[in-house]
Amino acid sequence: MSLAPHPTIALLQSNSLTMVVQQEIERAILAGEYAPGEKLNEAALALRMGVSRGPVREAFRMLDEAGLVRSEKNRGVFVRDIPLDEAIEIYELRAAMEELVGKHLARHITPAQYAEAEAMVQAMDVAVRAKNELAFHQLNLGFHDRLVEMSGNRKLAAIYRKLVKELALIRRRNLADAGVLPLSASEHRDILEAIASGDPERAGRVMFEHALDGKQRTIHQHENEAGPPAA
Amino acid sequence: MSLAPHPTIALLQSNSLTMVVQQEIERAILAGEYAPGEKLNEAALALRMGVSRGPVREAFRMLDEAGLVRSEKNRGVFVRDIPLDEAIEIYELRAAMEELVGKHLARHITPAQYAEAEAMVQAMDVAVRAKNELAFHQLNLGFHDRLVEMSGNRKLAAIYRKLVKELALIRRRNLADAGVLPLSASEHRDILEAIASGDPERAGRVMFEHALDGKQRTIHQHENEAGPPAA
DNA sequence: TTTTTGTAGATTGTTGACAATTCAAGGATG
DNA sequence: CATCCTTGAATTGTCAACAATCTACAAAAA
Repeated sequence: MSLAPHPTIALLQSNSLTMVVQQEIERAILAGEYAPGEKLNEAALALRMGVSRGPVREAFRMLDEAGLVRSEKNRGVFVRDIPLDEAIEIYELRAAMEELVGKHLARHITPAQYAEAEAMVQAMDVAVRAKNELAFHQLNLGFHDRLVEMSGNRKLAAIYRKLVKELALIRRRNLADAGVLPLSASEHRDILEAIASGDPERAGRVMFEHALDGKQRTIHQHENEAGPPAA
Repeated sequence: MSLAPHPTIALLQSNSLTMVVQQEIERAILAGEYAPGEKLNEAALALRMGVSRGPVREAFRMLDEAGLVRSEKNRGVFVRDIPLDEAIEIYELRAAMEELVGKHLARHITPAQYAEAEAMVQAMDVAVRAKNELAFHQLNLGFHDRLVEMSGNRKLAAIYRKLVKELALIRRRNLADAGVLPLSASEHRDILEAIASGDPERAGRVMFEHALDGKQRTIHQHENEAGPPAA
């Protein structure tokens, strides 16, 4: 008998319907299939997924607590539309967390971990040269996620991922211009260098600054959207 | 017509039953009425609160996402019993957040805010002299919560509060010995001084170190619980 | 004795129905 | 013409019943 059950069985052991529904709705939201502010209809979702409204409601409560939707009594749940000031706060908090990660990695990264990170940066270089924005985006997320994971603090990693999910609600159109890709890629090499230097302050600073890039892009994007309408 | 509705009305406008149930269960857990690891019975809770199982289940999903309970399919939900290694991770993360807060306050605290913090420290001194541990504990929580709130980053404050709630699951017996009260109180004065000095590094360091006290207490407590059984 | 098997009771998972509320459209009223 | 009701459909909130699963205990087999 195997200690680790068959993967399919393990899947079915996770909290059946509610979990499946929760993950599916979350996926759809993060994929942009529902726009921020859009209303999610209980009955419609239940019908589409072939379940009753109970599990859908339970999934809603989870997504609410996770900050991906907001519910109003007797009115329904809506995909969260994160206001600019909150987005800025999230970006700054994420930057502080990445600074922490940088400090840690400068001291404690292992050769194997460093090699892994280096491989990811090289993969991003390939994506840049191929002008493949989507691939770069995915690799970029994976790179930072992995670095955070390497910090060894699982609670930090868990919260970091929650923040990234919330930011996904705004960041979708941020990287529309491929012009920033080479810059971002070179910054990743700077991060590796700073970590390799073993200087915690430097590694922390580099990661902090890099993390704030997204904040600046969001602010500029917001200005460009809010300004022109006067024309 | 008043812009801010009557508090009672505002309460009823929040997601009725599910919210009430969620808050009541959370209160009970944080108050220690349910021990970590203890099973929460759906039907029993529903009966005790005079509602059906639906709202209780929805509340369970919220508490699960918040990290206060854990659910096992077809087995029920249990008050989370946070393992030592995770507790340490939470303490370290909280410390990093408080360091961030200290850095910010050293630069940006207003005279009014400083006066408010000072008043809270003085209230704690009173509690120490009166050897009122419970009052000190409450004031201590309020002091740190307020400082975090003063950082201006609401997302940071929200996550900080979640971490504090999780820690409440372990910290309950931590401050059993009143001997540490005077020490803790003097550290609070150090924090104020460091903030007043306007030196971000110093203020951050002082708050960081102070925040790690709880971690050390938890580790020692764990050693004392795990060691003796051999006798 | 130890292990296995098989029930009976309790508990959770899921569903469909009913009650309460909101929303939009149409009509009455000034 | 604008504003205020009224009314009915659509949607959410809540509940109670049924189905599936687990748990504990007793009987049977090794």
